[in-house]
Amino acid sequence: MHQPEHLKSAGLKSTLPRLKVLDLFENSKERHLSAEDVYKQLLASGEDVGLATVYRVLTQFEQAGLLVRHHFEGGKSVFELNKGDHHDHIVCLQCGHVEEFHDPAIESRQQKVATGLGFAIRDHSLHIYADCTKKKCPHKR
Amino acid sequence: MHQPEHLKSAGLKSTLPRLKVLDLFENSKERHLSAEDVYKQLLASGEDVGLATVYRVLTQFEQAGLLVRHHFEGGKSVFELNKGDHHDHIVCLQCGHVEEFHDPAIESRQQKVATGLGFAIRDHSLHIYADCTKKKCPHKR
DNA sequence: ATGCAAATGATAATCGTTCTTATTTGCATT
DNA sequence: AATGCAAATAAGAACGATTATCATTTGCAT
Ligand SMILES: [Mn+2]
Ligand SMILES: [Mn+2]
Ligand SMILES: [Zn+2]
Ligand SMILES: [Zn+2]
Repeated sequence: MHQPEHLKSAGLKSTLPRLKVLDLFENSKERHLSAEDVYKQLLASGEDVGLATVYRVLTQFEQAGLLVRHHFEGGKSVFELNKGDHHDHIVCLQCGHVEEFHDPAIESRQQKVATGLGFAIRDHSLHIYADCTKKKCPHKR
Repeated sequence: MHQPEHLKSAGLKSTLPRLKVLDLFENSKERHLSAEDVYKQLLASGEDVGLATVYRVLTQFEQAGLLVRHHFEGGKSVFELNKGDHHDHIVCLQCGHVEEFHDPAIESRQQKVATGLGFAIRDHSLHIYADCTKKKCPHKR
């Protein structure tokens, strides 16, 4: 299991549900998880946390900077560990797999555009929805 | 009021609620409207349509290509008339005003990135959330 | 004017998420 | 190690946006 210090240093007291959730993100196969994903995976591995707690903990982790929240299509929020970097996402329409990318040219053009319109960027989201061109979509879920 | 032909040519039978909704989009001050916006504006102008009908009609118009749907932060869908072009959005965090822009450099970089990763783009969304830099945010709601 | 498939509107149901509250837990202090 | 208490949890109710149900109405071809 995870070390309590990780949470303490984030200003959160080290509780069992929080450690379990953090652990899941560190060890999960998928980087991007919804509240429901987290809840079900914890149940599946025998750990039982309340769904409300999962929602609360995810929001707290987001505020503490441990997780980043994304709003892909489909309505539900998905979270991932905050690696400190910024990246955008390309979502495979066949299997839902999420690929990450970072393009400095895109980022700097955004700055140009926003500045030109008299805005100071606070945040942005770029989501590309696409089909995998490989013969068989390699990202089976 | 609007001409029934606009709907007929879109493969939709010309009904009163549909004409009212289409009319609202053609004449509304705001380009980007949520279902609730449409419902309330219709009620306010004396026209009474059921909320369920508004939702149904918006989805039908989207499928018919008359409207485009966007998912900004805040959960609810917003719609705008399909001008045939593609553009991205910058949302003012103070007042919620939505500004549109199109940057060919950004668009072509997206293609490059997606192709490089083995994807064929079907759709994308780029939302910039920003503060207006003018002394007083000019977009009062 | 008639008939009927299609559309509407009132309401119930659903989904993701947040709120409420009684109970439990982490942890600092004895 | 036992105590006390603020903070966190779990269960379920409540919520807001959206969709489904279904009896009634309407567009429109005959
Ligand atoms: Mn990511
Ligand atoms: Mn627009
Ligand atoms: Zn980016
Ligand atoms: Zn674009």
